[in-house]
Amino acid sequence: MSERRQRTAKADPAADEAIYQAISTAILEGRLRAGTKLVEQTLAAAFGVSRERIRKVLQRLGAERRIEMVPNRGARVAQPSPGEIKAVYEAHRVLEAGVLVQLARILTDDILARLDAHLVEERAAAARGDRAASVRLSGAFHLHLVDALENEELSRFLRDLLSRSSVMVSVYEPATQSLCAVDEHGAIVEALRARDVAGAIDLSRHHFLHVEQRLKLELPPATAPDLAAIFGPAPLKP
Amino acid sequence: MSERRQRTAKADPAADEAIYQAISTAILEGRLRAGTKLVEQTLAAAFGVSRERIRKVLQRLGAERRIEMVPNRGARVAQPSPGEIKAVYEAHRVLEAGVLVQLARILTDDILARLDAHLVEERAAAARGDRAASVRLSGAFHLHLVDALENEELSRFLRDLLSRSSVMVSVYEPATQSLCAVDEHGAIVEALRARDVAGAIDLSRHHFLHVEQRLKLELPPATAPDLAAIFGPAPLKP
DNA sequence: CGTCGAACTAATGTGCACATTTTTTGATGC
DNA sequence: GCATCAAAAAATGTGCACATTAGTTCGACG
Repeated sequence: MSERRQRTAKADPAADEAIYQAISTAILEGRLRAGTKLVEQTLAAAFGVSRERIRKVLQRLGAERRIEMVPNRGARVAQPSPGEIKAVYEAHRVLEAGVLVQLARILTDDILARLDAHLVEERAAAARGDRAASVRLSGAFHLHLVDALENEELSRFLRDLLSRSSVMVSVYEPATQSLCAVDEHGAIVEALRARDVAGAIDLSRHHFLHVEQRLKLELPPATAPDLAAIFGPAPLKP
Repeated sequence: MSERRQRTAKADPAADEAIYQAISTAILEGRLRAGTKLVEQTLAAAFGVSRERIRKVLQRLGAERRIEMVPNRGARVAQPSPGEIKAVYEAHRVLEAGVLVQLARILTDDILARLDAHLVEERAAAARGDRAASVRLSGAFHLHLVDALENEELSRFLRDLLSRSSVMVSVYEPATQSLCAVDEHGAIVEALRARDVAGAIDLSRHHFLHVEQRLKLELPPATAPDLAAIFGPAPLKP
Protein backbone atom coordinates (compact mmCIF):
# COMPACT_ATOMS: atom_id res chain seq x y z
CA MET A 1 0.00 0.00 0.00
CA SER A 2 3.03 2.17 -0.28
CA GLU A 3 3.18 4.90 -2.87
CA ARG A 4 6.00 3.12 -4.59
CA ARG A 5 5.02 2.43 -8.16
CA GLN A 6 6.66 -0.61 -9.61
CA ARG A 7 9.12 0.36 -12.28
CA THR A 8 7.89 -1.96 -14.98
CA ALA A 9 4.36 -2.77 -16.07
CA LYS A 10 4.86 -6.46 -15.37
CA ALA A 11 4.81 -7.32 -19.06
CA ASP A 12 1.07 -7.22 -19.47
CA PRO A 13 0.28 -8.50 -22.96
CA ALA A 14 -3.41 -7.63 -22.60
CA ALA A 15 -2.67 -3.92 -22.23
CA ASP A 16 -1.27 -3.69 -25.74
CA GLU A 17 -4.33 -5.36 -27.15
CA ALA A 18 -6.66 -3.12 -25.17
CA ILE A 19 -4.98 0.03 -26.45
CA TYR A 20 -4.97 -1.35 -29.97
CA GLN A 21 -8.67 -2.11 -29.78
CA ALA A 22 -9.44 1.31 -28.30
CA ILE A 23 -7.70 3.22 -31.07
CA SER A 24 -8.91 0.81 -33.71
CA THR A 25 -12.60 1.15 -32.81
CA ALA A 26 -12.19 4.89 -32.34
CA ILE A 27 -11.05 5.09 -35.96
CA LEU A 28 -13.77 2.71 -37.07
CA GLU A 29 -16.55 4.62 -35.35
CA GLY A 30 -15.32 7.91 -36.72
CA ARG A 31 -14.50 9.39 -33.32
CA LEU A 32 -11.01 9.88 -34.70
CA ARG A 33 -11.45 11.72 -37.98
CA ALA A 34 -9.27 10.96 -40.97
CA GLY A 35 -6.08 12.98 -40.99
CA THR A 36 -6.03 13.49 -37.23
CA LYS A 37 -2.49 13.56 -35.89
CA LEU A 38 -1.76 10.87 -33.34
CA VAL A 39 0.84 12.27 -30.97
CA GLU A 40 2.59 9.57 -29.01
CA GLN A 41 2.97 11.50 -25.80
CA THR A 42 -0.63 12.64 -25.78
CA LEU A 43 -1.90 9.11 -26.32
CA ALA A 44 0.47 7.81 -23.66
CA ALA A 45 -0.93 10.28 -21.17
CA ALA A 46 -4.52 9.50 -22.18
CA PHE A 47 -4.06 5.78 -21.64
CA GLY A 48 -1.78 6.18 -18.65
CA VAL A 49 1.00 4.08 -20.14
CA SER A 50 4.49 4.77 -21.40
CA ARG A 51 5.23 6.11 -24.83
CA GLU A 52 6.89 2.91 -26.03
CA ARG A 53 3.66 1.01 -25.56
CA ILE A 54 1.83 3.48 -27.76
CA ARG A 55 4.66 3.33 -30.25
CA LYS A 56 4.26 -0.41 -30.76
CA VAL A 57 0.52 -0.09 -31.27
CA LEU A 58 0.97 2.69 -33.80
CA GLN A 59 3.51 0.62 -35.66
CA ARG A 60 1.03 -2.23 -35.86
CA LEU A 61 -1.74 0.05 -37.11
CA GLY A 62 0.69 1.45 -39.64
CA ALA A 63 1.52 -2.01 -40.93
CA GLU A 64 -2.21 -2.59 -41.42
CA ARG A 65 -2.43 0.70 -43.34
CA ARG A 66 -5.04 1.95 -40.91
CA ILE A 67 -2.83 4.93 -40.11
CA GLU A 68 -0.17 6.64 -42.16
CA MET A 69 3.29 6.95 -40.67
CA VAL A 70 5.92 9.34 -42.00
CA PRO A 71 9.46 9.10 -40.61
CA ASN A 72 10.20 11.87 -38.11
CA ARG A 73 6.77 13.31 -38.71
CA GLY A 74 4.54 11.06 -36.70
CA ALA A 75 1.35 9.16 -37.39
CA ARG A 76 -1.98 10.28 -38.75
CA VAL A 77 -5.28 8.53 -39.19
CA ALA A 78 -5.27 7.26 -42.74
CA GLN A 79 -7.04 9.47 -45.21
CA PRO A 80 -7.34 7.22 -48.23
CA SER A 81 -7.72 8.89 -51.59
CA PRO A 82 -10.63 7.91 -53.83
CA GLY A 83 -8.11 5.96 -55.89
CA GLU A 84 -6.99 3.92 -52.90
CA ILE A 85 -10.58 3.22 -51.94
CA LYS A 86 -11.33 2.06 -55.43
CA ALA A 87 -8.26 -0.19 -55.25
CA VAL A 88 -9.39 -1.81 -52.00
CA TYR A 89 -12.84 -2.55 -53.36
CA GLU A 90 -11.40 -3.82 -56.62
CA ALA A 91 -9.02 -6.09 -54.71
CA HIS A 92 -11.94 -7.46 -52.75
CA ARG A 93 -13.88 -8.04 -55.95
CA VAL A 94 -10.96 -9.79 -57.69
CA LEU A 95 -10.26 -11.94 -54.67
CA GLU A 96 -13.89 -12.95 -54.32
CA ALA A 97 -13.98 -14.01 -57.97
CA GLY A 98 -11.15 -16.42 -57.29
CA VAL A 99 -12.82 -17.56 -54.09
CA LEU A 100 -16.05 -18.30 -55.94
CA VAL A 101 -14.19 -20.38 -58.55
CA GLN A 102 -12.58 -22.50 -55.87
CA LEU A 103 -15.68 -22.59 -53.71
CA ALA A 104 -17.73 -24.05 -56.54
CA ARG A 105 -15.21 -26.89 -56.76
CA ILE A 106 -15.32 -27.91 -53.12
CA LEU A 107 -18.88 -26.91 -52.35
CA THR A 108 -20.68 -29.16 -49.86
CA ASP A 109 -24.20 -29.15 -48.47
CA ASP A 110 -22.71 -28.22 -45.13
CA ILE A 111 -21.19 -25.03 -46.53
CA LEU A 112 -24.43 -24.12 -48.27
CA ALA A 113 -26.32 -24.70 -45.05
CA ARG A 114 -24.05 -22.34 -43.16
CA LEU A 115 -24.42 -19.67 -45.82
CA ASP A 116 -28.20 -20.09 -45.71
CA ALA A 117 -28.14 -19.77 -41.93
CA HIS A 118 -26.20 -16.56 -42.27
CA LEU A 119 -28.69 -15.18 -44.80
CA VAL A 120 -31.51 -15.90 -42.35
CA GLU A 121 -29.68 -13.97 -39.68
CA GLU A 122 -28.92 -11.13 -42.05
CA ARG A 123 -32.51 -10.86 -43.26
CA ALA A 124 -33.75 -10.85 -39.69
CA ALA A 125 -31.48 -7.94 -38.81
CA ALA A 126 -32.66 -6.04 -41.87
CA ALA A 127 -36.29 -6.80 -41.05
CA ARG A 128 -36.07 -5.39 -37.55
CA GLY A 129 -34.14 -2.38 -38.80
CA ASP A 130 -31.01 -3.09 -36.77
CA ARG A 131 -28.60 -1.03 -38.78
CA ALA A 132 -25.48 -1.82 -36.74
CA ALA A 133 -26.09 -5.55 -36.99
CA SER A 134 -26.82 -5.25 -40.69
CA VAL A 135 -23.51 -3.57 -41.37
CA ARG A 136 -21.66 -6.14 -39.33
CA LEU A 137 -23.42 -9.13 -40.88
CA SER A 138 -23.02 -7.71 -44.35
CA GLY A 139 -19.26 -7.81 -44.02
CA ALA A 140 -19.48 -11.19 -42.31
CA PHE A 141 -21.12 -12.67 -45.39
CA HIS A 142 -18.04 -12.11 -47.51
CA LEU A 143 -15.94 -13.40 -44.65
CA HIS A 144 -18.01 -16.57 -44.60
CA LEU A 145 -17.28 -17.13 -48.27
CA VAL A 146 -13.50 -17.16 -47.84
CA ASP A 147 -13.63 -18.91 -44.49
CA ALA A 148 -15.39 -21.78 -46.24
CA LEU A 149 -12.14 -22.42 -48.09
CA GLU A 150 -10.42 -22.87 -44.73
CA ASN A 151 -7.35 -21.02 -45.93
CA GLU A 152 -5.66 -18.87 -43.33
CA GLU A 153 -3.84 -16.72 -45.90
CA LEU A 154 -6.95 -15.80 -47.84
CA SER A 155 -9.00 -15.17 -44.71
CA ARG A 156 -6.32 -12.90 -43.30
CA PHE A 157 -6.09 -10.90 -46.50
CA LEU A 158 -9.84 -10.40 -46.67
CA ARG A 159 -10.00 -9.38 -43.02
CA ASP A 160 -7.35 -6.79 -43.79
CA LEU A 161 -9.32 -5.44 -46.73
CA LEU A 162 -12.56 -5.39 -44.74
CA SER A 163 -11.07 -3.46 -41.85
CA ARG A 164 -9.75 -0.87 -44.27
CA SER A 165 -12.98 -0.52 -46.20
CA SER A 166 -14.84 -0.14 -42.92
CA VAL A 167 -12.69 2.88 -42.16
CA MET A 168 -13.42 4.27 -45.59
CA VAL A 169 -17.15 3.92 -45.14
CA SER A 170 -16.95 5.80 -41.87
CA VAL A 171 -14.86 8.48 -43.57
CA TYR A 172 -16.85 9.06 -46.71
CA GLU A 173 -20.31 8.23 -45.50
CA PRO A 174 -20.39 9.07 -41.82
CA ALA A 175 -24.13 9.25 -41.34
CA THR A 176 -25.82 6.70 -43.54
CA GLN A 177 -23.51 3.73 -43.83
CA SER A 178 -24.00 1.82 -47.01
CA LEU A 179 -24.76 -1.83 -46.59
CA CYS A 180 -25.00 -4.71 -48.98
CA ALA A 181 -28.48 -5.52 -50.17
CA VAL A 182 -29.35 -8.90 -48.75
CA ASP A 183 -31.00 -9.92 -52.01
CA GLU A 184 -27.66 -9.68 -53.75
CA HIS A 185 -26.05 -11.91 -51.16
CA GLY A 186 -28.86 -14.42 -51.52
CA ALA A 187 -28.52 -14.37 -55.29
CA ILE A 188 -24.82 -15.21 -55.03
CA VAL A 189 -25.60 -18.19 -52.81
CA GLU A 190 -28.25 -19.36 -55.25
CA ALA A 191 -25.83 -19.17 -58.15
CA LEU A 192 -23.34 -21.16 -56.10
CA ARG A 193 -25.95 -23.77 -55.31
CA ALA A 194 -26.58 -24.14 -59.03
CA ARG A 195 -22.81 -24.40 -59.59
CA ASP A 196 -23.11 -21.38 -61.86
CA VAL A 197 -19.63 -19.96 -61.35
CA ALA A 198 -19.80 -17.34 -64.10
CA GLY A 199 -23.16 -16.17 -62.81
CA ALA A 200 -21.91 -15.97 -59.24
CA ILE A 201 -18.88 -13.93 -60.30
CA ASP A 202 -21.07 -11.57 -62.30
CA LEU A 203 -23.40 -11.11 -59.34
CA SER A 204 -20.46 -10.50 -57.02
CA ARG A 205 -18.99 -8.01 -59.46
CA HIS A 206 -22.19 -5.99 -59.78
CA HIS A 207 -22.69 -6.26 -56.05
CA PHE A 208 -19.40 -4.49 -55.41
CA LEU A 209 -20.06 -1.93 -58.08
CA HIS A 210 -23.30 -1.08 -56.29
CA VAL A 211 -21.46 -0.60 -53.02
CA GLU A 212 -18.85 1.58 -54.68
CA GLN A 213 -21.50 3.69 -56.33
CA ARG A 214 -23.23 4.23 -53.03
CA LEU A 215 -20.08 5.80 -51.63
CA LYS A 216 -20.04 9.45 -52.44
CA LEU A 217 -16.48 10.04 -53.37
CA GLU A 218 -16.04 13.51 -52.03
CA LEU A 219 -13.18 14.43 -49.75
CA PRO A 220 -14.18 16.17 -46.55
CA PRO A 221 -11.05 18.09 -45.49
CA ALA A 222 -12.01 17.35 -41.91
CA THR A 223 -8.50 17.54 -40.53
CA ALA A 224 -9.85 19.12 -37.41
CA PRO A 225 -7.23 18.61 -34.72
CA ASP A 226 -9.28 16.75 -32.15
CA LEU A 227 -8.09 16.44 -28.62
CA ALA A 228 -7.27 12.96 -27.50
CA ALA A 229 -9.74 13.28 -24.66
CA ILE A 230 -11.82 11.11 -26.94
CA PHE A 231 -10.56 8.19 -24.94
CA GLY A 232 -11.57 9.77 -21.65
CA PRO A 233 -9.23 10.73 -18.83
CA ALA A 234 -8.28 7.16 -17.99
CA PRO A 235 -10.17 4.65 -20.12
CA LEU A 236 -8.11 1.73 -18.92
CA LYS A 237 -8.70 2.43 -15.23
CA PRO A 238 -12.24 3.70 -14.87
CA MET B 1 39.43 11.17 -36.22
CA SER B 2 38.95 11.01 -32.51
CA GLU B 3 38.03 7.79 -30.78
CA ARG B 4 34.84 9.39 -29.58
CA ARG B 5 31.94 7.36 -30.93
CA GLN B 6 28.82 9.40 -31.41
CA ARG B 7 26.12 8.31 -29.09
CA THR B 8 23.38 7.88 -31.64
CA ALA B 9 23.52 6.38 -35.08
CA LYS B 10 22.27 9.60 -36.66
CA ALA B 11 18.94 8.03 -37.56
CA ASP B 12 20.17 6.20 -40.60
CA PRO B 13 17.14 4.73 -42.33
CA ALA B 14 19.28 2.77 -44.77
CA ALA B 15 20.85 0.70 -42.00
CA ASP B 16 17.52 -0.87 -41.09
CA GLU B 17 16.90 -1.79 -44.69
CA ALA B 18 20.39 -3.23 -45.08
CA ILE B 19 19.98 -5.46 -42.04
CA TYR B 20 16.54 -6.49 -43.19
CA GLN B 21 17.87 -7.42 -46.60
CA ALA B 22 20.80 -9.31 -45.13
CA ILE B 23 18.66 -11.49 -42.89
CA SER B 24 15.97 -11.80 -45.53
CA THR B 25 18.31 -13.07 -48.23
CA ALA B 26 20.09 -15.31 -45.71
CA ILE B 27 16.76 -17.01 -45.05
CA LEU B 28 15.95 -17.10 -48.75
CA GLU B 29 19.26 -18.65 -49.74
CA GLY B 30 19.02 -21.21 -47.00
CA ARG B 31 22.08 -20.01 -45.10
CA LEU B 32 19.74 -19.65 -42.15
CA ARG B 33 18.00 -22.97 -41.81
CA ALA B 34 14.36 -23.21 -40.79
CA GLY B 35 13.93 -23.28 -37.04
CA THR B 36 17.19 -21.50 -36.33
CA LYS B 37 16.93 -19.30 -33.25
CA LEU B 38 17.62 -15.65 -33.94
CA VAL B 39 19.11 -14.18 -30.79
CA GLU B 40 18.89 -10.41 -30.68
CA GLN B 41 22.17 -9.79 -28.93
CA THR B 42 24.08 -12.13 -31.24
CA LEU B 43 22.67 -10.47 -34.32
CA ALA B 44 23.35 -7.04 -32.88
CA ALA B 45 26.98 -7.96 -32.34
CA ALA B 46 27.25 -9.51 -35.80
CA PHE B 47 25.95 -6.39 -37.51
CA GLY B 48 27.66 -4.01 -35.13
CA VAL B 49 24.46 -2.19 -34.24
CA SER B 50 22.33 -1.87 -31.15
CA ARG B 51 19.82 -4.48 -30.11
CA GLU B 52 16.82 -2.23 -30.71
CA ARG B 53 17.69 -1.98 -34.37
CA ILE B 54 17.66 -5.75 -34.66
CA ARG B 55 14.43 -5.85 -32.70
CA LYS B 56 12.62 -3.68 -35.23
CA VAL B 57 13.84 -5.79 -38.13
CA LEU B 58 12.75 -8.99 -36.43
CA GLN B 59 9.34 -7.52 -35.75
CA ARG B 60 8.99 -6.64 -39.42
CA LEU B 61 10.02 -10.13 -40.49
CA GLY B 62 7.57 -11.55 -37.98
CA ALA B 63 4.73 -9.47 -39.43
CA GLU B 64 5.57 -10.93 -42.81
CA ARG B 65 5.47 -14.44 -41.34
CA ARG B 66 9.03 -15.02 -42.47
CA ILE B 67 10.05 -15.74 -38.89
CA GLU B 68 8.02 -16.98 -35.94
CA MET B 69 7.99 -14.89 -32.80
CA VAL B 70 6.89 -16.20 -29.42
CA PRO B 71 6.55 -13.76 -26.51
CA ASN B 72 9.46 -13.98 -24.09
CA ARG B 73 10.94 -16.80 -26.10
CA GLY B 74 12.50 -15.03 -29.03
CA ALA B 75 12.37 -15.40 -32.78
CA ARG B 76 13.03 -18.39 -35.00
CA VAL B 77 13.24 -18.80 -38.74
CA ALA B 78 9.81 -19.90 -39.84
CA GLN B 79 9.42 -23.62 -40.28
CA PRO B 80 6.15 -23.87 -42.16
CA SER B 81 4.27 -27.11 -41.87
CA PRO B 82 3.20 -28.92 -45.05
CA GLY B 83 -0.31 -27.67 -44.33
CA GLU B 84 0.84 -24.06 -44.26
CA ILE B 85 2.76 -24.51 -47.47
CA LYS B 86 -0.26 -25.99 -49.14
CA ALA B 87 -2.28 -23.01 -47.91
CA VAL B 88 0.14 -20.50 -49.40
CA TYR B 89 0.11 -22.21 -52.78
CA GLU B 90 -3.65 -22.54 -52.69
CA ALA B 91 -4.00 -18.87 -51.83
CA HIS B 92 -1.80 -18.00 -54.79
CA ARG B 93 -3.88 -20.24 -57.02
CA VAL B 94 -7.20 -18.77 -55.85
CA LEU B 95 -5.92 -15.22 -56.19
CA GLU B 96 -4.61 -15.85 -59.69
CA ALA B 97 -7.99 -17.21 -60.74
CA GLY B 98 -9.58 -13.93 -59.74
CA VAL B 99 -6.78 -12.01 -61.42
CA LEU B 100 -7.32 -13.88 -64.66
CA VAL B 101 -11.04 -13.13 -64.60
CA GLN B 102 -10.40 -9.42 -64.23
CA LEU B 103 -7.45 -9.43 -66.58
CA ALA B 104 -9.56 -10.87 -69.37
CA ARG B 105 -11.93 -7.94 -68.96
CA ILE B 106 -9.36 -5.18 -69.24
CA LEU B 107 -6.89 -6.94 -71.50
CA THR B 108 -5.09 -4.70 -73.99
CA ASP B 109 -2.54 -5.37 -76.70
CA ASP B 110 -0.03 -3.50 -74.60
CA ILE B 111 -0.43 -5.93 -71.70
CA LEU B 112 -0.17 -8.93 -74.00
CA ALA B 113 2.96 -7.45 -75.55
CA ARG B 114 4.59 -7.10 -72.14
CA LEU B 115 3.69 -10.66 -71.22
CA ASP B 116 5.11 -11.87 -74.53
CA ALA B 117 8.29 -9.95 -73.87
CA HIS B 118 8.58 -11.59 -70.50
CA LEU B 119 8.11 -15.04 -72.01
CA VAL B 120 10.93 -14.32 -74.47
CA GLU B 121 13.19 -13.40 -71.59
CA GLU B 122 12.13 -16.45 -69.61
CA ARG B 123 12.72 -18.82 -72.52
CA ALA B 124 16.13 -17.30 -73.14
CA ALA B 125 17.15 -17.91 -69.54
CA ALA B 126 15.92 -21.50 -69.74
CA ALA B 127 17.73 -22.02 -73.05
CA ARG B 128 21.09 -20.91 -71.68
CA GLY B 129 20.56 -22.97 -68.54
CA ASP B 130 20.65 -20.00 -66.17
CA ARG B 131 18.93 -21.61 -63.23
CA ALA B 132 19.00 -18.57 -60.94
CA ALA B 133 17.48 -16.33 -63.58
CA SER B 134 14.88 -18.95 -64.40
CA VAL B 135 13.71 -19.14 -60.81
CA ARG B 136 13.56 -15.38 -60.55
CA LEU B 137 11.74 -14.90 -63.86
CA SER B 138 9.35 -17.70 -63.10
CA GLY B 139 8.08 -15.85 -60.05
CA ALA B 140 8.14 -12.59 -61.96
CA PHE B 141 5.67 -13.98 -64.48
CA HIS B 142 2.94 -14.29 -61.88
CA LEU B 143 3.87 -10.87 -60.58
CA HIS B 144 3.42 -9.47 -64.09
CA LEU B 145 -0.09 -10.87 -64.19
CA VAL B 146 -1.27 -9.02 -61.08
CA ASP B 147 0.77 -5.92 -61.83
CA ALA B 148 -1.15 -5.63 -65.09
CA LEU B 149 -4.22 -4.86 -62.98
CA GLU B 150 -2.36 -1.90 -61.49
CA ASN B 151 -3.79 -2.59 -58.06
CA GLU B 152 -1.43 -1.94 -55.18
CA GLU B 153 -3.35 -4.15 -52.74
CA LEU B 154 -3.29 -7.21 -54.96
CA SER B 155 0.33 -6.74 -55.94
CA ARG B 156 1.37 -6.42 -52.31
CA PHE B 157 -0.49 -9.56 -51.31
CA LEU B 158 1.08 -11.58 -54.11
CA ARG B 159 4.55 -10.30 -53.28
CA ASP B 160 3.95 -11.44 -49.71
CA LEU B 161 2.91 -14.90 -50.87
CA LEU B 162 5.84 -15.16 -53.25
CA SER B 163 8.40 -14.26 -50.61
CA ARG B 164 6.98 -16.92 -48.33
CA SER B 165 6.84 -19.62 -50.97
CA SER B 166 10.43 -18.82 -51.89
CA VAL B 167 11.42 -19.63 -48.35
CA MET B 168 9.49 -22.85 -48.51
CA VAL B 169 11.22 -23.91 -51.66
CA SER B 170 14.58 -23.32 -50.06
CA VAL B 171 13.47 -25.33 -47.05
CA TYR B 172 11.94 -28.31 -48.70
CA GLU B 173 13.96 -28.47 -51.87
CA PRO B 174 17.33 -27.00 -51.04
CA ALA B 175 19.33 -28.38 -53.92
CA THR B 176 17.16 -28.56 -57.02
CA GLN B 177 14.75 -25.69 -56.89
CA SER B 178 11.56 -26.35 -58.75
CA LEU B 179 10.69 -23.84 -61.39
CA CYS B 180 7.65 -23.29 -63.48
CA ALA B 181 7.71 -24.82 -66.91
CA VAL B 182 7.78 -22.00 -69.39
CA ASP B 183 5.37 -23.82 -71.67
CA GLU B 184 2.72 -23.60 -68.99
CA HIS B 185 3.24 -19.86 -68.68
CA GLY B 186 3.02 -19.49 -72.43
CA ALA B 187 -0.18 -21.53 -72.54
CA ILE B 188 -1.79 -19.22 -69.96
CA VAL B 189 -0.92 -16.19 -72.06
CA GLU B 190 -2.34 -17.84 -75.17
CA ALA B 191 -5.60 -18.63 -73.37
CA LEU B 192 -5.77 -15.00 -72.27
CA ARG B 193 -5.16 -13.80 -75.82
CA ALA B 194 -8.12 -15.91 -76.93
CA ARG B 195 -10.17 -14.46 -74.03
CA ASP B 196 -10.65 -18.04 -72.80
CA VAL B 197 -10.99 -17.29 -69.09
CA ALA B 198 -12.06 -20.76 -68.03
CA GLY B 199 -9.19 -22.27 -69.97
CA ALA B 200 -6.68 -19.85 -68.45
CA ILE B 201 -7.91 -20.63 -64.95
CA ASP B 202 -7.66 -24.35 -65.60
CA LEU B 203 -4.14 -23.97 -66.93
CA SER B 204 -3.15 -21.87 -63.94
CA ARG B 205 -4.69 -24.39 -61.58
CA HIS B 206 -2.82 -27.34 -63.06
CA HIS B 207 0.31 -25.24 -63.22
CA PHE B 208 0.25 -24.74 -59.46
CA LEU B 209 -0.58 -28.36 -58.83
CA HIS B 210 2.53 -29.29 -60.79
CA VAL B 211 4.67 -27.01 -58.67
CA GLU B 212 3.17 -28.37 -55.48
CA GLN B 213 3.77 -31.93 -56.59
CA ARG B 214 7.38 -31.15 -57.31
CA LEU B 215 7.91 -30.15 -53.70
CA LYS B 216 8.79 -33.19 -51.69
CA LEU B 217 6.86 -32.62 -48.54
CA GLU B 218 9.20 -34.13 -46.06
CA LEU B 219 10.26 -32.28 -42.95
CA PRO B 220 13.98 -32.14 -42.39
CA PRO B 221 14.33 -31.61 -38.65
CA ALA B 222 17.32 -29.45 -39.42
CA THR B 223 17.10 -27.33 -36.31
CA ALA B 224 20.85 -27.29 -36.17
CA PRO B 225 21.82 -24.31 -34.05
CA ASP B 226 24.01 -22.46 -36.50
CA LEU B 227 26.32 -19.77 -35.34
CA ALA B 228 25.44 -16.33 -36.53
CA ALA B 229 28.87 -15.98 -38.07
CA ILE B 230 26.91 -16.55 -41.26
CA PHE B 231 26.85 -12.82 -41.65
CA GLY B 232 30.58 -12.50 -41.19
CA PRO B 233 32.27 -10.55 -38.41
CA ALA B 234 31.11 -7.15 -39.67
CA PRO B 235 29.18 -7.40 -42.92
CA LEU B 236 28.09 -3.79 -42.81
CA LYS B 237 31.60 -2.41 -42.42
CA PRO B 238 33.91 -4.63 -44.47
C1' DC C 1 5.48 46.03 -45.20
C1' DG C 2 6.76 41.64 -46.55
C1' DT C 3 10.00 37.95 -46.36
C1' DC C 4 13.75 35.37 -44.94
C1' DG C 5 16.21 33.41 -41.08
C1' DA C 6 17.55 32.01 -36.55
C1' DA C 7 16.36 30.58 -32.08
C1' DC C 8 12.82 28.11 -29.55
C1' DT C 9 9.47 24.50 -28.83
C1' DA C 10 7.66 20.17 -29.43
C1' DA C 11 7.59 15.61 -31.15
C1' DT C 12 10.02 11.53 -32.87
C1' DG C 13 14.05 8.24 -32.86
C1' DT C 14 17.49 5.58 -30.31
C1' DG C 15 20.82 3.76 -27.03
C1' DC C 16 21.09 2.17 -22.38
C1' DA C 17 20.01 0.29 -17.83
C1' DC C 18 17.26 -2.67 -15.41
C1' DA C 19 13.30 -6.01 -14.48
C1' DT C 20 11.27 -10.32 -15.82
C1' DT C 21 11.19 -14.55 -17.83
C1' DT C 22 13.27 -18.59 -19.77
C1' DT C 23 16.87 -21.89 -20.16
C1' DT C 24 20.85 -24.18 -18.67
C1' DT C 25 23.77 -26.13 -15.31
C1' DG C 26 24.99 -28.30 -11.25
C1' DA C 27 24.00 -30.58 -7.03
C1' DT C 28 21.44 -33.46 -3.94
C1' DG C 29 18.33 -37.01 -2.57
C1' DC C 30 15.87 -41.22 -3.67
C1' DG D 1 21.88 -43.80 -12.13
C1' DC D 2 18.11 -40.88 -12.81
C1' DA D 3 14.90 -37.56 -11.60
C1' DT D 4 13.96 -33.16 -9.28
C1' DC D 5 14.90 -28.78 -7.82
C1' DA D 6 17.50 -24.64 -7.13
C1' DA D 7 20.67 -21.27 -8.45
C1' DA D 8 23.05 -19.05 -12.11
C1' DA D 9 23.33 -17.47 -16.76
C1' DA D 10 21.29 -15.77 -20.75
C1' DA D 11 17.79 -13.65 -23.42
C1' DT D 12 13.70 -10.81 -23.89
C1' DG D 13 10.70 -6.80 -22.47
C1' DT D 14 10.27 -2.01 -20.95
C1' DG D 15 10.88 2.56 -19.01
C1' DC D 16 13.86 6.51 -19.26
C1' DA D 17 17.17 9.99 -20.78
C1' DC D 18 18.94 12.25 -24.47
C1' DA D 19 19.90 13.32 -29.48
C1' DT D 20 17.80 14.68 -33.69
C1' DT D 21 14.53 16.66 -36.49
C1' DA D 22 10.21 18.94 -37.84
C1' DG D 23 7.22 22.96 -36.77
C1' DT D 24 6.63 27.73 -34.87
C1' DT D 25 7.43 32.27 -33.54
C1' DC D 26 9.71 36.35 -33.22
C1' DG D 27 12.95 39.53 -34.91
C1' DA D 28 15.85 41.83 -38.31
C1' DC D 29 16.97 43.23 -42.79
C1' DG D 30 15.82 44.31 -47.57
